[in-house]
Parts: sequence; C-alpha cells; structure tokens
Amino acid sequence: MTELLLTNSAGGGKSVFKPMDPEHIRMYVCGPTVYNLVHIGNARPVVVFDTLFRVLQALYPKVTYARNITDIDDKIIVAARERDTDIMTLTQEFTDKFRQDMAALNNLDPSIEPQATAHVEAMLDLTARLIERGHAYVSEGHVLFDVTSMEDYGELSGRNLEDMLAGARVEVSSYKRHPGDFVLWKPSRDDDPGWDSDYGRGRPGWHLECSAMIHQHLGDNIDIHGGGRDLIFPHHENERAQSCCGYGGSFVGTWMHNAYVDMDGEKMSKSLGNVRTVRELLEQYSGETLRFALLSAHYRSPLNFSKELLDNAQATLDGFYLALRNAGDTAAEASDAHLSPVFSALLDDLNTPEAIAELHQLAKALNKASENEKAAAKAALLAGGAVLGILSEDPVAWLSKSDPDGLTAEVIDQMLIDRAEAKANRNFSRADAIRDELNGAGIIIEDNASGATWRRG
RNA sequence: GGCUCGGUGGCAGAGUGGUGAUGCAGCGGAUUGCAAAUCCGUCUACGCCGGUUCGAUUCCGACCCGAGCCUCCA
Repeated sequence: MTELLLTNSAGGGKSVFKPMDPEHIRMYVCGPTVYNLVHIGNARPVVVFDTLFRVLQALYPKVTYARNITDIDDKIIVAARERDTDIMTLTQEFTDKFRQDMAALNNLDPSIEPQATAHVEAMLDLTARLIERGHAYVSEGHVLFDVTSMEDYGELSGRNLEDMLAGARVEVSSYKRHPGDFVLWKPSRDDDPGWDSDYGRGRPGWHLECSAMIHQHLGDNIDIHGGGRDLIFPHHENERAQSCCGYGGSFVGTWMHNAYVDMDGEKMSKSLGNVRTVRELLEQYSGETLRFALLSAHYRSPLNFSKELLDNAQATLDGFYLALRNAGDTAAEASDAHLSPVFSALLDDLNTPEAIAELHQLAKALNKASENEKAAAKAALLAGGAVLGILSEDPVAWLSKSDPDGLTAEVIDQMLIDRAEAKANRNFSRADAIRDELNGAGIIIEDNASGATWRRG
C-alpha cells in the first residue's frame, strides 16, 4: 500500500494524505508577482511543488496543478512607472522570463497558470458575495474584509486578533473598522491601472486573486495549497477567510509551506538586498544543478545557500552521470516508479534528502553491477532521478558540457590521440605532460579498457 | 510584547525510545605505468541542565543560542 504522508502546516503534523476525490487531485501553489527577475529563493517552492506534482501524478489518474501569476500589484505599478512603461509590457516580460527560468530548472509546466488581471470579474463577484454575507464593508472607496465576522479567523497561522494587536505593528487606517481588516478592493488614482466597479475605479487587494481563481478553476475545496512559509500570514490566512466566508466549504485539505533559502543564516529577500537571481546563477551552473541543490534539504528546513552547496550538487550529479555513462550503451529496462526506494522516500512528506541517499545507493549498485544486472540497475537509477526531475540529460553530453572559455572537444580529442601514442611508446613523461596540460584546463582524463575518456571537472 | 520553527560528526544533511543514515572532506587498502573513475575498510555526533524510563540524540520541563511571522516577501 503506497500511502503519501504530508505535513499540514495548519496543524496536526504529518498524516496520510486523503484526497477529496481520488480520481482528480487539485493543487494550487502561489506563483510570482512578475515585476522583476526571480531569485533562487523564489525558485524553491516551484521546485518543491513540482516534485510533489510528479509524485501525485504517479499516484493518481488526474492531477490539476494551478500556479498563478500575479500581474497586478502595487510593486508592479511602481516598477512600471520607474521603467516608464505600462504594466502589461512589464508583466509580460517578467512572466516570460519566469517561465524560462523555471523551465531551466526542469520544472514541468503547471496544468493551468491563471493570471490575476484575467480574473478581475471573478474577484469582484467574490467581493460582492462577501459584502452580501456581511463579511465585508465599503469604506472611503475601499472594500475591506471584516475579520471579526469570521469565528476562527487566525486559525491557520495560529494567532488571534488580540495577540496580533499586542505587537502594535498593525497598520491603523481611518477607513478600517478593525486594524486587522484587510483590503479586498482599493481605489486607483487616475494614473494608476484600474477597473470599474460598484465601488468606483480601483484594483484588487493582494489576497483576492487566489481565492477567486481557485474557485473558478478548481472549485470550492482543494486538496493541497502550497507556498513559502512567509505566506502563512497574512496571505493564506486572508485567502482562507475570503474563500471560506465567500463560498463556504473547508477550502483546503492540506496546507504546505516551504522554508526559506538563507544567505549566511539570514533569509534571502529583496528588502535585505542579498538575493541571487536564478538567471545569474544559470550563467555558472546548470538548471539541473540548481534544482538538485534546492532539493538537498528537506522542504520544511531552511537551506543555506552557498557556492559550496552548488559545487557539491554539481559534483554529486557528475557522479551519477558517470555511473550512467560507465554503464555504456546498456538499454535501460522499464522500471516501475512505485517500486523505487526514491519514490518511497518521497512518499514520506517529500523527504528529498532521503531520496537522494537512495539515489546514491542506486548509483553504487549500478557501478558494481555485472553485465546482466546493468540494464535493471541503470533503469532504477534513471527512474529514481526522473521522479526528482533530474538525470534526464545524456550522460556524455552532461560530462562534456560545452565551455565557451575552455578547450574545444576537437582539441581535447586530438590531445588524447597524441597521449595514446605516447603511452603506446611507453613515453610516460610525454603522456603525463599532456594530461597535466588538460588537467590545467579543467579537463579530467580517465583511462579504461577501451581507451581514454574525458570530462570537464 | 505575542506566535512559530530550529540547534546532529570538519562540512552538508536525514532519522530514531535500544546495532547502519547518506554525501563531501580525511585516513588505510584494492585497481592503475602514475593518475582518474570505481570498489572495500575506517575516524569524528546528537546545544546545556534536570525529569520520565531498564535504557533518552529521540518524550517532558527549564535554560542558552539561532531563525522566522505579526498587513512588502517564496
């Protein structure tokens, strides 16, 4: 019996995942606000939930995975103004770049990628419902959610209104009845983007789009809702309030939140100015290496980001690809993902470090395999890699990945021919000099029964 | 101030009421003309103090340290 265990951040710890409809799993993950390039911390939830998407697809006949694009937001308005362009041009550019970056990290496309600006009508409909039901009110051109109208407001994030006010960091505004009330709709100035509504020309508050889009595309109740830890409050708390009060229902079965990518023990964030964009990292490391690095810690633990982390990730992947390459042309047999120890590890709340440990065992088994065991061992390693979204490259291509600053393959091959000739003449000092020269250029030489091969180290 | 998480060997990082994580690095060996790759073996660990228990790194309590959220945030 293959059971998937997941940790619900709404409480209850780790428990067996019970789908609302085993024939159709529905998952929603908060995507980016598209006003600049995403950083490696933004990529973590995408990779984590992509991995979960793969596991779910292996377990259930149909999985709908929605990841939104927030393309209307005050940060977008400011960024567009700074660049002297309109928000559509800006958001289109960064939506495209986000998709490219995420594809580079071997993320599958989500089933649907709803955009906020395409759902303004649905958002206004939800706003009207909330007003109708007495959960929201109009004040000075704003529409606000009345937090006191919801019995268990704060349950998701484990806080209550009194505690929140104790911190006294809550924005107090004249138009709010309660300082904890949050905006559903706010007025736009004439030079701001806006949509006409019963409350005047304005734009949606931050949380509204997710509630409205989940309702429209996935229904009132979904199995899994994911995102970064910092979204628990206020974003997901408020989303939950809107959806539960507007549409009824329990909204989300399992809430999942990933921890941050840290820089020197501090969270990576735009405001701290310690971000590393995916795009700049891709200049130095392959997308697969970045993905593997992000999966090297459990998703609920902080991941400390460093050059060492990435170098280790690359070296480990090189090792896996070496095992695959050394297995030669052996055709991999078909392999059932469900039987993979890698898959079993992932069933335990997406334990990717354990899954990677299993991958090491599979690679070792492949290295030790006899000729008639190779096909199965190779298949097992590839199947294990596939569920993690790695090891999909051709091993030879991976190990000889082109390097514009390095020696070309033609030059290297010629040097190896020269070296082989020197070796044949037992001129080892000449042979070693060639190898040293190649080593100096970052090329590692391996001799074996059939001659010499090379890879970039 | 309120509310959450964490602290595991040189490093990264799982897990568990009682023998193994795993990887990198180190050390020893096999193999090699020498290497590389691979294989075999091997050292180093659970923040601090109490409690529960036959037995605690694991459960409970206090303490120390670190991180996060409290209306910008993955």
